[in-house]
Amino acid sequence: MPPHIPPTPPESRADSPEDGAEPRRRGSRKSAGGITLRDVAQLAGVAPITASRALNTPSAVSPKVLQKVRDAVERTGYVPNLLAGGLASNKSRLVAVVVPTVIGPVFQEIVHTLTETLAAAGYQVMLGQSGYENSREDALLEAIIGRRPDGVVLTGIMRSAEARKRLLASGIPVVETWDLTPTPIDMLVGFSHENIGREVARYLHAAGRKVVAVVGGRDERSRRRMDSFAQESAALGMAAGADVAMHHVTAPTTLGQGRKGLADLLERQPGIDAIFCSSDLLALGVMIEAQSRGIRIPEQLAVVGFGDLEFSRDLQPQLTTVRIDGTGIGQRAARFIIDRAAGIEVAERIVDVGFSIIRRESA
Amino acid sequence: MPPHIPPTPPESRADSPEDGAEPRRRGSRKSAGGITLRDVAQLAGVAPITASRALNTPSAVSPKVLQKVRDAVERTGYVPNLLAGGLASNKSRLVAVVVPTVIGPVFQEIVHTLTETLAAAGYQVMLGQSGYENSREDALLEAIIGRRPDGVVLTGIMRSAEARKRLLASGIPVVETWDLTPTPIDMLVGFSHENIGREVARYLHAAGRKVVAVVGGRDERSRRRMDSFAQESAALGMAAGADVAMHHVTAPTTLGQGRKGLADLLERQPGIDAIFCSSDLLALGVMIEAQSRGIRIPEQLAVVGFGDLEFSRDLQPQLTTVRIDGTGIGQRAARFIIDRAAGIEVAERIVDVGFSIIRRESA
DNA sequence: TTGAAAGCGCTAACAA
DNA sequence: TTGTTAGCGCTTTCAA
Repeated sequence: MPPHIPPTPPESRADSPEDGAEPRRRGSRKSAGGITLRDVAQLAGVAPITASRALNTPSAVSPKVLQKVRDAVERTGYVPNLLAGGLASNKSRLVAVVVPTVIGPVFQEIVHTLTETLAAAGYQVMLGQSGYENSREDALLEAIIGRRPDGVVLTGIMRSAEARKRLLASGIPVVETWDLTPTPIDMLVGFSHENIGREVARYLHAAGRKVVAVVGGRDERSRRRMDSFAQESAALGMAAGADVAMHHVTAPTTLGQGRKGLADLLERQPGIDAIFCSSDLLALGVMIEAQSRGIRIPEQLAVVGFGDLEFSRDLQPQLTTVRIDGTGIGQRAARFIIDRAAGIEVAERIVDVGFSIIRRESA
Repeated sequence: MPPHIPPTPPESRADSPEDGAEPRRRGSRKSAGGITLRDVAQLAGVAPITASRALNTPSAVSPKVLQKVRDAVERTGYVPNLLAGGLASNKSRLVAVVVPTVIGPVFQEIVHTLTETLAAAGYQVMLGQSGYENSREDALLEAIIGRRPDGVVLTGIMRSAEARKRLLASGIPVVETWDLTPTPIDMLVGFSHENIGREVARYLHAAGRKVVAVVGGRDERSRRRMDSFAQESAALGMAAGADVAMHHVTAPTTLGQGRKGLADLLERQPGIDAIFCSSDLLALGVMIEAQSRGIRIPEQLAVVGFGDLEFSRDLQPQLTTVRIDGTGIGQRAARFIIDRAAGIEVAERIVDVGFSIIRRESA
């Protein structure tokens, strides 16, 4: 249905469908029929650019004009076409957010925060899923670059060097998150997976644990946590340190895998008294399996998770886990992009948000 | 940094920054500096429109031209500007997906499926969060309509009638999901919350339960499930049917609320032998609380969840719950929008995907 | 099958 | 403070 502008004769629209009298010029074409800035300007009795200023930089326009334009917008129900605006201004106000998958609790907090924070600043989030396995990363990249976003937030990995190079070449501001790499593409908000593994090992050692093991996802970051955990465990002289069972499950991790993980582990290495899991869901699985076998936590078995999911504090026993401040990461990342768009260059492009071990009952 | 086109003299670019000799015409402006279709066309020795056809409708050009254009794309690393394309063609290949929040497991599956399915068809997902509480729905709507998406998928609620009206007026295809309303804005893929409440009551009645209660979120849909559960319970003569404890927690629901819910319930109504929870997370909380009180499930207390989260089958005991096919909903919704964009009109705009009660150990 | 012209709806640049 | 002009990069329309 065509839009309805209350009391204004659309007589002077150059290509208004009404003037079928004149022969159509070669190459001319009809508009989609929506209300445009031009309609608003006409109704307000100003030039289009003035209407544009009234909407985008109200301070640059007289109060009188501002009022007239706002009235016209109100009456017509005009909604600016951001595609056109983006094309003309070379600012899309769109930010691409890439996660391996939106399923699973891991990246929820960051996606939520980014969407909310950016929306408050007038940006929209375009969601991309890279998948954990090798997939068409190049197709995703093409789709992203094609939209000319004002920023890209990468959570999880951009695997191919080719993809990283193209992203860099595109000139789009990039924020990598969830890791600390020495050579980021552009900006970085993350934390050290190695440090986490090390600190958890020390924590368990200080708690007097002797035989440690891990139940971990097989994605690269999980593996790095696990490797450094194993290394530090060995260095501290914890038994089977060099022999820590790497129990690789596919990402994203599940409770069921945690149950199975503990079962397998106990079969191979009955003396285990501490387990570091690569997610809280795995940890919950370990706890349930232990419970069903009559193994007492933490007396006989200490369990440490990763992620500090919202439910972890309410488990029985409460889960000791590693907390990552996803909200903080999201806010920093958003700030990076908003600042860059505003022409503000920050001195430090790498932020380490760290982590904390939340000490509860399970370890 | 300016883009680098290997061996092609950019002599004839109208506004090339190089020709600073001529005085700048009034109103002329510099391009963003990226590689455009025009550059590709020039390199391939064809007109821009021909290059455009080679990329969008390869069958409409000769194999020779196709090859030349593809070579040129390859050499330049050209990525089409979808903002410009969208403006010209009035097709944005963007779909807005609105959920109350991306936090919490409820809408993950549908967001995941939509993102993936639509990406495969060449569409990108723009994410919007409406929030559970009354919020700036109009601002969100403005942001959505401003992008001129080829479709909007609404999950959860569009509360204000004003918002619904504007969406309708915008002419954008709309798919509402997660509910069955008699008068959808446009298209609808959902299920009946009332039926779920009723069927769960019957299920528990058939299982010989006598005193039922609910632990439920306070969002509108949860309440509808709970209300019809209460009604049917009463009709079937289950004790306290008319007196079912409505235990309203704020959405999204949490495990902790489930624990507290059971605790409160037992205080008020000790004889309860069955509980219907409005989410699996609440159900898990109820189970943990029961466990910590030595209440045996299902012998003393039957528990039914909602959502069939991935972990529910691995709990101890396995959770009986209501399954909603989020993937199916996502696929149908995507299909609706893709078809509409292709001009295919479906006869039936309302799809009821139903639900199923997954019978496991807890009830 | 290819191309010339025009224009999608908006804003940058310049001028008054 | 307001307006004129041109053009963002692409695709539609029409013609050859």
